[in-house]
Amino acid sequence: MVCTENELLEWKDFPKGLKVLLLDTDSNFASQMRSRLQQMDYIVYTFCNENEALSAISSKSEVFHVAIVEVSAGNSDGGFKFLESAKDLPTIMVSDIHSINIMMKCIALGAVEFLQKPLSDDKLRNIWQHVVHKAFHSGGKSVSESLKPVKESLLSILELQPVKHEADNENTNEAEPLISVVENQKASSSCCDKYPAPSTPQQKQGVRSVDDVDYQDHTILSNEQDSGMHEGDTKSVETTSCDSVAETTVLADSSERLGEAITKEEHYSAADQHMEDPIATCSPSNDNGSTCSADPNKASGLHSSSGTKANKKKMKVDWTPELHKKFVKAVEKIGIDQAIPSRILELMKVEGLTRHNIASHLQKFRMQRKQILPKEDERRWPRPQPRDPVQRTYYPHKPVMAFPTHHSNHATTAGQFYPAWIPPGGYPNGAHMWNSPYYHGWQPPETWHWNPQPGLYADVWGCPVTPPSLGSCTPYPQNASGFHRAEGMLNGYSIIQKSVDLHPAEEVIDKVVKEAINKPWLPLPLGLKPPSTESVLDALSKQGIPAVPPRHHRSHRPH
DNA sequence: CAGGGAATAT
DNA sequence: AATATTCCCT
Repeated sequence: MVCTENELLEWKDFPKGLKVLLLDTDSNFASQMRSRLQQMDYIVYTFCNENEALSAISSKSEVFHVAIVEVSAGNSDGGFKFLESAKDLPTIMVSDIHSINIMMKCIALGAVEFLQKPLSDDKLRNIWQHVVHKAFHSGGKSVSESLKPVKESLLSILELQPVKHEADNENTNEAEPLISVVENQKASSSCCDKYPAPSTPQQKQGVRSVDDVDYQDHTILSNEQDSGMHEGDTKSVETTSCDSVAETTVLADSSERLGEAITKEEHYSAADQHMEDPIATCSPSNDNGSTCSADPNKASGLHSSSGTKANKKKMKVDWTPELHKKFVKAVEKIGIDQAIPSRILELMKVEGLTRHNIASHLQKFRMQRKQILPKEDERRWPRPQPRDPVQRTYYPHKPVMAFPTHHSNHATTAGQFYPAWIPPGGYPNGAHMWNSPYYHGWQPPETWHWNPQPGLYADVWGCPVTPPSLGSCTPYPQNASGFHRAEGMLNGYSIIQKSVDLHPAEEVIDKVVKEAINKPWLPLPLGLKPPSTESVLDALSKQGIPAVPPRHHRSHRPH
């Protein structure tokens, strides 16, 4: 960065003294600009040669806050090179060329703005805004987020352009996290519409990132596009199709949709499409936007646009973390064993969602549970000697569900009790965790001890002592602790915290856990019952572990 | 027929 | 893998 947030905050008379790098091959125009900028109290450094400008910024001999680069018909390439190289410098492209292609290319390559000549004083005077923006937003992290909408709107514009009408729509229907819907692939255009839904590209990074890709070559003009697909395939969607209302936001996959849209005219779109990939690329692998998804936050947003209408076709519901949370909440309210689609639907109150959507989701949800819980139970009670047969019932009282009951103090967000359902978006890496909570991302055993909640230990304890190596099973049960942890981190709740010190027996527990881990073949005599500290200690003592083990040496189990 | 669920299809 | 659709049963 050229200018940090703090610097700006301390900068008095802010825009004054801002250092502007002016790159313009036209010396006349350059000098004119220079004087104008200087009158505005900017400090101007003029360059007529791109390379010079580049070396100036790379050498860091001077610090610039913002760059104004001219793109002319004759040297359009030049400016781009600069643009691509000066990633950290907010760069404003100026041109008298009225070409949307050029304009887009500039923006795609990272220009903060594209100004058409002639430049009014106002425009010029306001260039500082980009510096501020950059300074406050360059942090990096949120970039992807902010770009998304940008890109989206760009796409919308591109699509709509031909028509000229603005994309206002924005549905908006919901205030909350709604569902984002993705148009189904098959859908198509047949009937109405000409403009496919806009898309929501899922890109994750900043525009500048584009650099990696070499747009110069293909960028905009190339369209050709893939063509391969669509042609006839467009199958019309049944029913409704056209009308539709967009109640839910519709997100399209840029790729497909664009493709269709483009079909003929639009180079823009094509271009865009090309740009898209690189940018959006989430996974090296390729296409399929679905994979990328990711940001939980945005997910909810969905603004989308969609615009324009028309497509209601079948949309795919995107179960964002938020949406899933609602779902879980509803299920919890109803009771997992009595949860049925229609009721869940009611409780969720999410516009656009259908019973079918929920049924489908519910199916998946149940499957997850079935797969995970039983397995754990097996591990926990390898032999049929349950001290507490009553509690063996899998369903209704699975630990998962039971949790809230036993440890109401924690019971708060429903989601917390469904370990297997940590919303995908919650993971930074974007990995989907439908079923993998235990297999991946879980915390290493070493961290178990941090959990101060006595009650929570129950699961930890009860959980299979079998080490991961044994396979299949997940060594870490859906214990609330792990889950909470995850959730807590994700949502910022500090659910389980580090209040470790609260518990006197921490050491003991820690020790035992380690023991269990080291000796998986020795099942701990703990049932699932919500173990109280006493019971835990008691159990331990039966195993020969001193209630309050000396901290210096590890206890042994006589056996 | 409506709705739930599991099996399939995409 | 995640959703949507379809099929079958109550």
